[in-house]
Amino acid sequence: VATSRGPSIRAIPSLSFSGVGLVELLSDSQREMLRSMATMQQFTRRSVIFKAGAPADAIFIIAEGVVKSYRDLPSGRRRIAAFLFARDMCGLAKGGQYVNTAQAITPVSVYRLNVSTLAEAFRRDSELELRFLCKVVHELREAQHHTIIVTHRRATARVAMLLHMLERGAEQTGDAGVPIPMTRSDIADYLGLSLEAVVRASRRLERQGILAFPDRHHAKVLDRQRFDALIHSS
Amino acid sequence: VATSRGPSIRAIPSLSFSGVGLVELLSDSQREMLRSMATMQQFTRRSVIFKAGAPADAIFIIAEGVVKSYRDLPSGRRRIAAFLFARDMCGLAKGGQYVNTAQAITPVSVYRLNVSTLAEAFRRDSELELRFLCKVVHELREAQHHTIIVTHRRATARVAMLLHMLERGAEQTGDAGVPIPMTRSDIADYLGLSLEAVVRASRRLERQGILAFPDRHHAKVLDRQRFDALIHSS
DNA sequence: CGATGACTTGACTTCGCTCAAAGACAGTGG
DNA sequence: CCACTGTCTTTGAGCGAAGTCAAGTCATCG
Repeated sequence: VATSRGPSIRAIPSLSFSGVGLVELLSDSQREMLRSMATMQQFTRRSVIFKAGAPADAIFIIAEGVVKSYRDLPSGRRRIAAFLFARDMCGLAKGGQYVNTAQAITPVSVYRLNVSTLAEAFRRDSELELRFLCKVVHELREAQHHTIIVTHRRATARVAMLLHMLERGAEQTGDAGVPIPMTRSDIADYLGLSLEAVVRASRRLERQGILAFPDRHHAKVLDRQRFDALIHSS
Repeated sequence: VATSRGPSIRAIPSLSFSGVGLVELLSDSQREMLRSMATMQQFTRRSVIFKAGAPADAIFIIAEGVVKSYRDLPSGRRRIAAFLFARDMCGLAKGGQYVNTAQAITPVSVYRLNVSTLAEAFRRDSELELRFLCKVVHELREAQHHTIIVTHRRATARVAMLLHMLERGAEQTGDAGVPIPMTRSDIADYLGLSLEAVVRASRRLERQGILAFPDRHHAKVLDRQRFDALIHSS
């Protein structure tokens, strides 16, 4: 598979005027170089990749699996900042510490890159650095989009937007529809809703014939028109 | 003043273990170099610096003044992604187009940096590129924080958090308290509230003796204890 | 097959939104 | 200097949607 050639990161470039879709940012030789610098790690479902507050000595590139990046607030609430998939990066730091906790939702394998080694590589290859800059800019746009999603009042619209994200990120859509790897509770923490509100919104979308949930971990779009209307109703 | 030495950008570094506060990212020689590459521009209150969707041929570093970066949604609602101050950067792009509109809230002066010129400079000076990477990472953290703010249910807490941001960013606090350069409506668009909710929350904070609003564009913290409690109640 | 975690549903409360109207402020031109 | 005018702000009343609490049901795994 693609991962055998080394770490891969994907983003929509800020500048390139040709093609606005997701593209591979790294050249084959850059991936080869990064692979030689990286160590691979495996994580089982639910295991923590790094904890908020721990010394941030590495960044991670996901080779396989799904990860949630979250912060637990003093109130006991949990806010999920992002769901991360293969070819995404994680390990956002501030003053030498991770700001979020990263936890595996499915079995996960990652490339672990030591930050000082990476900084050294940037010094030698400014083109490589530009690719990472591009990826971070991409994540910044995603974070702004996340803010727009959670400021939407209607729970149905928020749920639809999440499913839209999953649909776009999915490698392939099976006959059962889009896979939903995370729990309803995770979705609630991501969308800034209560668990019950997520359930009720899902049911409403189903009742309205816009979506079907064949099982808890799959969703299928039945009425594309109204689905898109919800997403762009922001 | 500081601006006479050329553009300046400020951020909390991701990695440096010493000092977690905002620091100047650019060396004097880097600022000098950027100044030679940049053109200065002035904008009056309310004028648009760039429009969402326009070709993104430059990024901007704010020398003086306050800017709002926003997106108008199909519903007619406006979402402000960020308020930007002196030493902040703007000009986030996707596929060669600006994703947000930037508009001056006060009289503003900016350094305009052509992106291809800047990319060229990155190729020659990978250390400079690292500083910009650091700034973008900083903005990413800010965007995540913004998401946390807007997912808080209580309007009073959201307003308190905005005032906290203004307080931290303020150059100096006058005797009237923290300056609030933007309108209530801007605050509402940033916090994901209605204009009325912002007003009512402000009044409630005033009635509870936590804050005072000597005039519409200043706020003073009266009860620091309860103010901090609100902010960390997330 | 029992236990644990995930999900679903209902009843009630709360908070912010909408609509509507009035009050304060700043810049402009007489 | 002051009235004028549009913008910005404040306040009120009623409604609706999500939150909370509580009581289940489903499924997954030992």
